[in-house]
Amino acid sequence: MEQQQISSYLLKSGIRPLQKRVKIMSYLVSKRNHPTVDMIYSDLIHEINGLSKTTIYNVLNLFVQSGVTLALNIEGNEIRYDADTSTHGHFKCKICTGVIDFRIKQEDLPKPALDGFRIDEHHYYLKGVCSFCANKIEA
Amino acid sequence: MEQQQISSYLLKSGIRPLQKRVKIMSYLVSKRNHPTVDMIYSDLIHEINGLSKTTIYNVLNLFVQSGVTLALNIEGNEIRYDADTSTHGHFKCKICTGVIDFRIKQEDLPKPALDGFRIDEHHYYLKGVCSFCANKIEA
DNA sequence: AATATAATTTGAAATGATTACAAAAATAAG
DNA sequence: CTTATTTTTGTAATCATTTCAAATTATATT
Repeated sequence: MEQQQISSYLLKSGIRPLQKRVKIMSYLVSKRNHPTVDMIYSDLIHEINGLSKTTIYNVLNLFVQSGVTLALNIEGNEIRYDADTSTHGHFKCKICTGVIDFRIKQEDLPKPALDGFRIDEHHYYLKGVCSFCANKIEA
Repeated sequence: MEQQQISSYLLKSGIRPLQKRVKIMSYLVSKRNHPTVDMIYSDLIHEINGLSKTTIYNVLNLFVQSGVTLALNIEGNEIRYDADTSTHGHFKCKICTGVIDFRIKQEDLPKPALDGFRIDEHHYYLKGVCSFCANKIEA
């Protein structure tokens, strides 16, 4: 997706498409790597002169509040971010620490009987060992 | 469950049933409140003389590694613990911050096609507003 | 274009949860 | 009872995130 498309997407979502916001969203959309703030910082610091980590926190919090980004809490001490807000699950590998998406349909998720509850977010996480790391262990 | 039963349960799981371990497991099993370390600490400090927070971390990490307790990562900055290791989901209320269980059958969880992956843990979290808090907002 | 106003970014310090580590205490074994 | 091993403790370190005030940048108005 090009910067222009990102800009109009942000605008449509009620977010002023400032330069750094566009760059950060662009990073999330193109990399699709469920990054931590540190990962974003170390990748974008080369590209954006004088970028601050606080800015990344600010922008991501804005994105999450505006609903254009999901905050993933898979492992206790880190938040990962995902610009794909469609229904899908996440698998985290214990060995390589990578997070990958898997498709699930909204209607396939079990609907518990929670009368009178308002449900805003669904999170379905799996943890284990990915096929790549499993093969390495075998060998 | 009584201390005696807790002891033999821990023993069976390969954990020496030392006094503090039994008390902490007993707390988890009886309260079922998905506590943070702080919650456990402030509740048990009255009961166990000279209890240290580090001990709670130690014991809980042991419990998780031995598979008798689940570590829940629902919200980014806190880990909650659950001694119910059977398949079930969790709902966290944004307002009162409480976590409640809901029953789901293992076979109702969607099984993604992740060929060659070893899946160890399933986590299904919902977030929103519980019925109690929803009512208060209405009023 | 110049100025005023508002929004954003920065960086340093504060916070909060968790871990590391070495000394002290408790437990088990000889 | 003595020694070896395991567990607990408390302090300090670490790591992610937030707070906050000052500096910068963007927007609106003249």
